[in-house]
Amino acid sequence: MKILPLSFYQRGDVLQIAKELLGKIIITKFIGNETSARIVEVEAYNGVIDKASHAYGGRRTNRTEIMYAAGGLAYVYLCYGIHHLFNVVTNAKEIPHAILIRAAEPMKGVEWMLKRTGKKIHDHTLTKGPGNVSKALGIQTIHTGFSLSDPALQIADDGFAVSSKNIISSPRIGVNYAGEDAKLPYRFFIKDNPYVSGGKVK
DNA sequence: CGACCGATCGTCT
DNA sequence: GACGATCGGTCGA
Repeated sequence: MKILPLSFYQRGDVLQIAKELLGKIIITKFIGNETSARIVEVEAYNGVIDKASHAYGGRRTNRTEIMYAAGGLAYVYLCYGIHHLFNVVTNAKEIPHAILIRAAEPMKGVEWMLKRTGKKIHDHTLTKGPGNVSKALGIQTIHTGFSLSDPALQIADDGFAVSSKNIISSPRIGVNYAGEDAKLPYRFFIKDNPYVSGGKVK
């Protein structure tokens, strides 16, 4: 088990980093408990030229400021007033790339995940979809700006390898407002994994 | 099944 | 004052 160094996130190719994140493990240690889950689905947001990105056109606000920091930080924001969506900031300072973690497969601390989500049983919906991943792992907007070198929130490599033929790409979900950019194949997921979210947008 | 709808609030206009 | 990088429940076929 090896914690990914900040240099992993600070490289330039957000699509490459997104693919490499598949199979890695998110570990959270908040208020004394540990939960972890293997990433099975991600989406890349390609900075200022990507209409689907919060930083499109160099847009810069209090909320999105964190995206302009050097890679390796968490960017968590509230969606629809209810869901906390967990992103990883990548690339160098002033280049606002980010990767949204959309689904994961529970490993440690399933009891905690059930408690946090209010679910009774562990099934494939526990960490399916970005809102559920954050909820199960206890990640909230207050964790925005946390460094992924912080012991409380890290991503690790346990040697699990995903072969390229098991990585599927598709358009991103829920970004119809992005026009042509909504069609870009910036979503990546592990083939046949039951935790991968379906998506309800045509 | 699929379509629809309500929840709920920070952020930006 | 409008609107989301969503989810889960309900309703009807």
